[in-house]
Order: sequence, then structure tokens, then C-alpha cells
Amino acid sequence: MKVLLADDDPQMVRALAITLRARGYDVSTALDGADALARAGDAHPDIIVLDLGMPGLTGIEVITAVRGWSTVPILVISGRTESWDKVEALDAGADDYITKPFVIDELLARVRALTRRTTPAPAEASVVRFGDAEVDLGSRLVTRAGKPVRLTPTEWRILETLLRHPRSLVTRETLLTAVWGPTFQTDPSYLRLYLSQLRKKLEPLPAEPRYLLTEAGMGYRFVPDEDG
Amino acid sequence: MKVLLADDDPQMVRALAITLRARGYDVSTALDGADALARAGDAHPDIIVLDLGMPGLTGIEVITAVRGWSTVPILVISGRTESWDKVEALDAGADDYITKPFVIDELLARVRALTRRTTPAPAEASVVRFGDAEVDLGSRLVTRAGKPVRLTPTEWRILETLLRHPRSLVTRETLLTAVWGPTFQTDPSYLRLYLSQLRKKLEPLPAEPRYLLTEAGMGYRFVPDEDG
DNA sequence: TCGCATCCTCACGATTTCCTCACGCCCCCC
DNA sequence: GGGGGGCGTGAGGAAATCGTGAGGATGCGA
Repeated sequence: MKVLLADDDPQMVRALAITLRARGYDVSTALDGADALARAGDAHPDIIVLDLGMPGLTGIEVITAVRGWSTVPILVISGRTESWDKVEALDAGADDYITKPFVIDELLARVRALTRRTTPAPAEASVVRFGDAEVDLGSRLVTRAGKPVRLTPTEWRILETLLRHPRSLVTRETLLTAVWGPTFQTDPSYLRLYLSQLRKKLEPLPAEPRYLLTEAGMGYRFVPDEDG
Repeated sequence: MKVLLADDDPQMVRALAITLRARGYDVSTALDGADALARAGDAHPDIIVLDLGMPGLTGIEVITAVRGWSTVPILVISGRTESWDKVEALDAGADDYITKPFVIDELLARVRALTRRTTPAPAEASVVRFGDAEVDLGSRLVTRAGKPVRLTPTEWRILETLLRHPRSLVTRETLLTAVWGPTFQTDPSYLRLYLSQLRKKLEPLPAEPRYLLTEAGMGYRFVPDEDG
């Protein structure tokens, strides 16, 4: 479980990071708003713990920007106790708001509550099969003809994004945003590379894709078996 | 949006119910734990606002019981401010915890935050059918007699523009702007080309268009089936 | 420090798409 | 019947996009 910790107080960051790591969380940190936004894009946290009072971008701006492309839970920490501040942050897209000073146990409980909701119970056994490949979106396990297939993190993100929108066209921009966050700037030519890799690993005939199709000029599309 | 309001203080219930109803919520109420549990089962609320200090079943027991069969968001209201109480409720399955006294605006903002997350904007399922063709404007999927039809980006943009304005005339200028932006300069003669392609791919008799009609000298018009 | 996996750039041939050109058709008006 | 404007459609080259191999850059653990 990855936590992005964004706070401009180094002491606070250190204390929280130690506590969270002791609980088994994978913690990355940001010390200002712009940094937080960048890391939210490339670190793919499962939850963001965000201090509103950071230099640079305001907390509200960070929330709005992240909400533009992600639904990751955001827990706001703030010294401001006015209800107006809470309303503003929550309506901007934050999921919870806790005021300083706070008890660490409460913060941890709220983090658990938020992450519990977004990590669906194993009930959602979302397994996608196509050809002789089998992809478990829950456990992130990929097999082909029963044998495990190794995917790199980037390959996985692209495959996951496509598989979660079956039959639907996924634009290049959507894929790039899903993998590199809203701040991709370079030429998206390397998307082709990863699709090529995925086909090589999963398509029966990589040269003639049946499932991971290209829509020239637009993007890609995953077409399940039953759709001919 | 249905709210189940569970609190043993009639005055509080009345005040909250009035406020929530004024905001357009459909409010049902319960005055003790057993009642809350029963209504949670049969009223299918979109969110439960639960006071911990009710007679009968404890709030924790209500939460645990509800979580046995439902993932409906639960917002806890409590007079207890100890972090231990919060941790207990949150870990039992509550999604948020707010202490009395609270500002009503904050409560409303938290209700919005919780319901927002569980009602993801339904993927605009706007499907247009005509003849044996079917166009899904959301997923950009076009099929004919069940088989997928490949459209080029330009073809798609023109088709989409026409389909989003059924029955109304779409001028050449509108189409050109939709596809090439406001800075088209060359002769718009190639519009004919793309309409020709679209008819070939989608019209039963491309030579005698029934759905993608030409308005000589002006533009084009999409006429759905039921309009003769 | 080394080896390894991953990410990304670059380059080139293959494929797809875009757009021009040309020609024939239909309709309307003279 | 003739002429003209607008339209539909086939052919084909230019341009953009795509697939893929080779290899450098980077980060990380041994």
C-alpha cells in the first residue's frame, strides 16, 4: 500500500513517515505543492495525505489538479479549523479532513478507512481471459497457458487501463496519463513500444493482434473474445 | 439520493432531516439501533448518518452488522471525542467520524464527499442506432450487424458531430470546424469524400442514404429511424 | 563496482490515413 | 436539348502513424 505524504514541515514528514512505514506502508514524500502533484502522477499512490498549508501551489489547487485525472483518496491535514476551510477542501475533491493537532491513531484509522474502500474485497475477482492469456486485475497476476508472465510496472499499467475499459477506445492521452500522470511532455512514441511488448507477451500472433488493437491516430482498444 | 438518519435525539433528527431535505435528499429516520439496522436493510440508503450514542444496539454493533452485507457509506456522529472511539468506529467499518457539536455545513460537505465516491458518474452510455448500425459515442465503438466497423479519426469526428445533433442541419462550416479546428482554409470539397466513406460503411444502401442526408448547398443532416 | 531489469531514444520499413485530382451523375434553369 | 453548379466516388501520391529492433541511460540490489 503506497502513501504519498505531502507536507512542508520536515519534522512532521519524518515522524509520519516513520510511523506509516512501521505499519507496513510504502511511503513517498513531497515538500511542496508542485512536488506533490508530480509525485501523485508518477508514484501512483493508493492514498495521498496532504497538508493544505504548503508553499507554491495551494492545497486546493493540488486537490483540483489531481482530481482532474485520478480518483485516489485524498486525506487533508490542516491547521485551519474553520468549517469553511473543510467544506472547500471536501468539495474540491478531498475525501477526509483532519485538523492539527491530531492523534496519530486517528490519522491511521482514517487512512485505513479510506484505503479499505478503494481496495475492493477479493470478492471482486476480476479475471480477464483472452486467447491463452489470463489476467487477474486484483492480484496483478498474469499467466499464459498456465505459466506466469512477467510484466514490468509500465506494461502492467497500460494493460490494466485497457482491460478495465473493454471494447472501449482508450486514447493515447488517457494511457499516457494513466501511466505517467498529467505531466507527460515527451513525444508519446514509446507507447508503441509497450504495446509491442504486451502483444509479444500476450497475443497468440503478435504480428496480427486480435485483442490489443490499434486505432491509428486515436489510441488502442481491448476487444474480448466473444466479440469476434 | 437517499439518506438514512439514525439518532435518538428527536430534536437533532428533525433539524438534520429538514436541512437534508432542503438540499434535495430523500431522508428516512431511525431512533434506535435496531430500527437503524432494519431500515438499512430495507430502505437501501445511499449513505447512513449514524449517531453512536443510541439505546439498544451500540453504534459499533450497528456498523458491524451493516458491513456484513453492505458497503454503503457510513458517517458517524458522536459526542465522544476520544481518538480511541474514532479508531474503533472507523475500524469497525465507518467511513467518517464527526464529533458533536458540529457545523452543519461540514456535515453536508462530508456527506457529499462520501456519496460522490460511491456514485461514479455513469459512463455516458449514449448509443445511437440506425439501420443495422450501432454507434456508442462513449466508447467510440461502431458496429454493423454486430461486427465492429473501423473508422478513421476524421470519419469518427464527422459522424460524432452529426449524431450529436440528430435531425438538425449541420452546416459544412460546423463540420469543418469540428474536425480541422477554426483554421480550415482549403476548399471543403473533401467533406464529400468522408461522407461517402461513412455511408459506404454504415448505410444499408450507400447510394441512397437514409440516415446521413445531404442538404445541397448547406450541409448534412442525421435523421434517426423513427423519423421516417 | 558490477550485473540486471527497466525505461526511453532513435531509426527504418510497413501500414494507414489524408487529401488532391479527375470524372460522371443529378437537378435546375435557360 | 444544353449548360452549369453541386454532389458522389474511384485512383493514387503525400504525409502521418505504427511496429519493432538496437542500444544508451538510469536506478537498484548483490
